Amino acid sequence: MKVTINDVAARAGVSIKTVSRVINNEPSVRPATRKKVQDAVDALHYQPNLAARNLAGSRAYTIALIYDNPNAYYVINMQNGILDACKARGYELLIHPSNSRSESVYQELEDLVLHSKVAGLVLTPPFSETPSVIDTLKKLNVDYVRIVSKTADLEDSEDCIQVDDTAAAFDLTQHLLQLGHKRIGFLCGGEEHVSTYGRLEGYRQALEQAGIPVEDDLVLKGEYSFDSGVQGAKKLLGQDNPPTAIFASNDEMAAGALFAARLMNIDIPGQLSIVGFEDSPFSRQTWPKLTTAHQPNNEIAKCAAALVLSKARGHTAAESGSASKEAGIKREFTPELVVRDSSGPAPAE
Amino acid sequence: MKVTINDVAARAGVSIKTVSRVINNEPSVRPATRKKVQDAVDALHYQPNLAARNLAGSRAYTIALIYDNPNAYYVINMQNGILDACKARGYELLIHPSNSRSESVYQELEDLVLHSKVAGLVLTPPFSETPSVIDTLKKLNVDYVRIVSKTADLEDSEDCIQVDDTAAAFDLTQHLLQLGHKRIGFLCGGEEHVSTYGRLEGYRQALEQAGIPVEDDLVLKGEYSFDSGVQGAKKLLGQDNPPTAIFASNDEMAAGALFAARLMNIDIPGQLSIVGFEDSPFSRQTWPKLTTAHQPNNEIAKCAAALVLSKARGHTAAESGSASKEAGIKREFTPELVVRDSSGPAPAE
DNA sequence: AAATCCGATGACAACGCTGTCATACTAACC
DNA sequence: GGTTAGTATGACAGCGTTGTCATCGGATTT
Repeated sequence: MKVTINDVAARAGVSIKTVSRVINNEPSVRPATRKKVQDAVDALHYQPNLAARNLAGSRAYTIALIYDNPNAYYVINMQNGILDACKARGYELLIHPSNSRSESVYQELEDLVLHSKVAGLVLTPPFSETPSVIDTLKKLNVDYVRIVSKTADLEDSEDCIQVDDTAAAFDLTQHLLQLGHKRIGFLCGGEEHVSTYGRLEGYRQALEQAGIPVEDDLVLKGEYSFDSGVQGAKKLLGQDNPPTAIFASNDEMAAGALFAARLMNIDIPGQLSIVGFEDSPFSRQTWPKLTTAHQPNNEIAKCAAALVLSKARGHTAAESGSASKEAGIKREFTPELVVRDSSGPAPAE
Repeated sequence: MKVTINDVAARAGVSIKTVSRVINNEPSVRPATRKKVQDAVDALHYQPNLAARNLAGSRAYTIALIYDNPNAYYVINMQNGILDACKARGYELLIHPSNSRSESVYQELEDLVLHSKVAGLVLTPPFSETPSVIDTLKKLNVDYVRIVSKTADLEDSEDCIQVDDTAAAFDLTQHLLQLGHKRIGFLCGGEEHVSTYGRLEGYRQALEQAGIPVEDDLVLKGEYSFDSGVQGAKKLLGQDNPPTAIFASNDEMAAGALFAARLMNIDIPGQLSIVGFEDSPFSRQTWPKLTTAHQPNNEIAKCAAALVLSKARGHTAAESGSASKEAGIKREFTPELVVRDSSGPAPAE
């Protein structure tokens, strides 16, 4: 029932070490031998014992996803993307929601790493953008991949996934501009997220290019939440000269803005256009459906996980090699504009 | 940096076995010794190595959550609940989304169990209600807790968490009845979920009690999804004599129904009342806010995890004991009616 | 006071694998 | 044909725990 490396070795007529070599894809095994072993593995449905591998190799076969995000869709997408990448390579995923405002993260990270529970980490904002967290990780000398907004600070040597919030926000804003909107309100996300600033910057650049000054009254602080969207929109729409369009920093906020507009009996998109950001499933379930920027979270996560795993593997093969000062791998994603029903021509004056 | 049991033993001046005894809460350790060890553990911030424990003890310190649910809020709530329970006891969680329609689950479950990756499993619908899955688990002789609809088949000896869908659906229907609705449409969830039948049963019972016949035309098959809600509501509302209220089997479907009503220019709750089920965060983000039944998924999951963990522990202490035919522990949850804005008095004829 | 028992503790093997190093083998060289 | 590089393989020692069993000492019994 329970197949171990010994069974495989016996069946293949080789030592367990050779079996180990084969399953770890190490060199120096004759093709014929490799095949014998592979056949035995297949026949017995052998799968290495994770715990034993961890213990013996001191490298883990598990990676962790660290996050602090109230957005269920976001998290699920990330998880599934990573899981995809893990499955392909026989790794497992430990999920690790944590509170970015509490100090406990450091302790938790140390625990994960020092007890060799994980071979690497995938970090999402805001952790991926918190210098003290990154420092801790560096000290612990563990592999990690940061998923960050493109504008975040990075060292050359770090691997990371960058999301170009600015470019996407630029497109979104330009879309509104092209519809004839001149007064566009902007609802900021949480200040602990770098994406908040990136998106704001895109908005600014688009206005600037159109020769429209950025009015402070139209840019409101907030958080990436539905409620914040409601509050922000109310405030914006209660002004003497309200905007004809609202750029909400994510879909949840946009849904909140929609809700507020509804409360105030404002027709969308007739009297007011609203755009979101992320293209979560939920942006297709509001009324009207949201115009937004599609952020491929699943892909992003898969890519991040693949990076972590390739690093983890690397240690065995290369390790000794170069002084680790090579440039890290960077991958960039730019969310794409998705036009739906919540944006329309600016109302006539 | 990396503290092992040896360090603790050295510091406490005892053997590693004694340290092991203390951290596993085994008897036969003098209080004085126990304290010495405990102090050393605290001083060194010792945490047992999971991999070593797994390997040596052949019992894992990880549990898995098995699910196949497109509802992100549901999944996240479950995860967080379980994580809470795990953290308190030093366990880790492996998440395991899977496809209930594919055959691969069996293989995956075997893998998880046979390689002692997990000490136990928490199953959510539809897996928790699929006989062949449960059989597999029994054969594998692994601890599991099923989260099921109360009407699902169970053996006495099984631990499980039951959700009384029927009672909650009854309450929800009665709420509509009391508002004067006589024609209430019912949108069923997926047929692979037992809860689908439980909820329908509650609806039936309430109508029956009110002396209103159940009309086949008003009960539509569907799935627990937004789109299914849209389709169902369209169909219902397109009838010659459309219902004045719609019972959607979950919040997502209800949101879909809301969307459909909106498309058809039907005022909610003026012309039509809609109720959902689950009270996901999302039910507060629709317009109008949904009347629904609050299902405490977080609590449910926490409870399920606690049960699994207590079983896992039990094996060490008791094991040899009784013939395992004791009655399993059952916990019951009944979702509670939450009245919001999507339900109102039936329109005058 | 000797015999008995039980609670407290430790020595040591085992868990299934990987890392290290030694050894056997093969091919290539002069 | 004998030597020299490799290249392929295996023996063996851990990795950090837990489980088993032996041992020690003090309390209880006779």
